[in-house]
Amino acid sequence: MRYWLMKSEPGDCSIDDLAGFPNQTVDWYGIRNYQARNFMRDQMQPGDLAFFYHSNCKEPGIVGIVEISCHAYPDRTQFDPKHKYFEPKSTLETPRWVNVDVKLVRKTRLLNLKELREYPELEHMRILQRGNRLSITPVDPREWAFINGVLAE
DNA sequence: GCCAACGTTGGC
DNA sequence: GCCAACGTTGGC
Repeated sequence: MRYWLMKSEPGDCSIDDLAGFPNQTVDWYGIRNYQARNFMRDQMQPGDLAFFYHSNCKEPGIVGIVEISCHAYPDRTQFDPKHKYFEPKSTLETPRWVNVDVKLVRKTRLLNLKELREYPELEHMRILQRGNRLSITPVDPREWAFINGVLAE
């Protein structure tokens, strides 16, 4: 079992949007970065847990916990010529992009980026490294436990 | 296979 | 809205 952090722009899909979806589940489509794709395709398993992180917004930070609810499968948006995530190089036989589905476990308080940076225990988190842009990153089990401890205070 | 140009991300 | 950092593209 692995732990992850997944970024979402709240303008696209916020934690409250997710909470209102049927079955509180959403397909994580639109990932167009090979590293992030490979994490989903090669490493994510149903039952893995992830922090849901609001990015590119007024108050970036962790806002909830989600569960990976299925194995990776082809991203439907890559086949739709009218979609902004259309991928002309993909065919049904050789899809380039995949996604998993995630299901809300619970909302948390906002644990914002500034606070995350204050804990020495988290200084090696991928999300906190200079120049980090990857929208899906692994989280070390110790970091996962530490953050859960902070959220439980 | 190099690398300049370009596009995107995301905090501020 | 700015801009540093990074990923991708494509000519050579």
